[in-house]
Amino acid sequence: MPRRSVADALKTRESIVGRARDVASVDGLEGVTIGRLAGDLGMSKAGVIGHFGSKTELQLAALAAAGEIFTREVFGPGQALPAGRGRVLAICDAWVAHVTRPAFPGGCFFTAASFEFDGRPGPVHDEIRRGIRRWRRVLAREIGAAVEAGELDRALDPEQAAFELYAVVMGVNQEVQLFGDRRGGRERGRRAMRRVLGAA
Amino acid sequence: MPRRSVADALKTRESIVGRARDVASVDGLEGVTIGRLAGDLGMSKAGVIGHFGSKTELQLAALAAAGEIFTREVFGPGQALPAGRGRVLAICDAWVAHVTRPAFPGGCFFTAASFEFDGRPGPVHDEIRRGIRRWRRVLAREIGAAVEAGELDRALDPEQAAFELYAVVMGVNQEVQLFGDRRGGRERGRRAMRRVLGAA
DNA sequence: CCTACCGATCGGTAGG
DNA sequence: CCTACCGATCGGTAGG
Repeated sequence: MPRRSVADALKTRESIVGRARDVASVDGLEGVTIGRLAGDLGMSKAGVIGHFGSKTELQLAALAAAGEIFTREVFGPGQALPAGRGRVLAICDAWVAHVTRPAFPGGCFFTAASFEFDGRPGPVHDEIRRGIRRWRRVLAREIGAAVEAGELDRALDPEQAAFELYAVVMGVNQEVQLFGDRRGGRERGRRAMRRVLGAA
Repeated sequence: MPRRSVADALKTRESIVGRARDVASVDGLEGVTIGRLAGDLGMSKAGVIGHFGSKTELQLAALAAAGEIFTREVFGPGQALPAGRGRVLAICDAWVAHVTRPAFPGGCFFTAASFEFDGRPGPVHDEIRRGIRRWRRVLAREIGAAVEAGELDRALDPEQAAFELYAVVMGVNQEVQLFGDRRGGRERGRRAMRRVLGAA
């Protein structure tokens, strides 16, 4: 019998990814250093990096983990509602709640990652870009469905509106993270989003 | 006679600050390492850091230099116009032009710095926060003046509008830097800003 | 999963 | 403004 089962190894791997995701949300994906994770988790550096092979692979794993949380928390709740205005507003509210929640110390993972990696080519950059583009498309599609259903102003351009909603979230993020104003961020964000959608 | 005059030393200092500002706009303020600047400028590390004493002081100098450029390029042009709607729109257009200009490889310095330092306490964080807050106040004041003059909708809340304009610029920055779409960013940005101001 | 190690780079200093 | 150096940390590897 091996000293560690496959299941144990997987659990260790998940604890590393979880910690990497949390560290990255505060200090950025470059703040995820192998030595720091090892110290935080009481492991050796070799034990940490052995699960991934390279720091880049570790960053990609943290990115994927953050993406799963985002999808579940922001996109998920609206799926209980039929496509249309109600679902779009549910997504917006869940999104603002996500970036203003008290237990999310570092703010929006993808927004921070976007600014951190926008000038650095490589697989992490590409994956961030892909994730954000995918989300913008989902948003535009949901907005388009609501317009089609006659539940949002027909003059609304879904892609422009998706762009503007994402911009608002970046503003909310700054309000929370830089200025420490969670309530102000939430209120300004919700107000701005409703104005974007013409749904005040 | 000293080998280097005071004027020469000042010129050297300015070349260091200029390079630091450019490096930071691409790779962030933490990308400004003493060794890298020394290599870029053909100097020794001691020669670089001697002008500032610490990396933090160098970062603050780069921040101040970026602030001067921002004020000149974004706030400056509008000052030729009387306070009011025209000046607000001039500021908005200059701002979008600033973050979408081809010769600004790293995008908006302050937006990137805001995300980079929002979780790191210290003098650099404080200075970024102060600079952004000041700009938000200037924006709100200009919008307020235009509302007072009856040139913008009286229902407009100047502080909310300033928040939203800043958010739009972050979106433009992402469009340019992450997606490489300068023209799309400019068009979406100008359109969004006019909608924020109710001045389509 | 560990110990022990590699070369490179970090911010910064001593001394000139 | 330089050379020469400091201790710390970086990502990563060898060998077990």
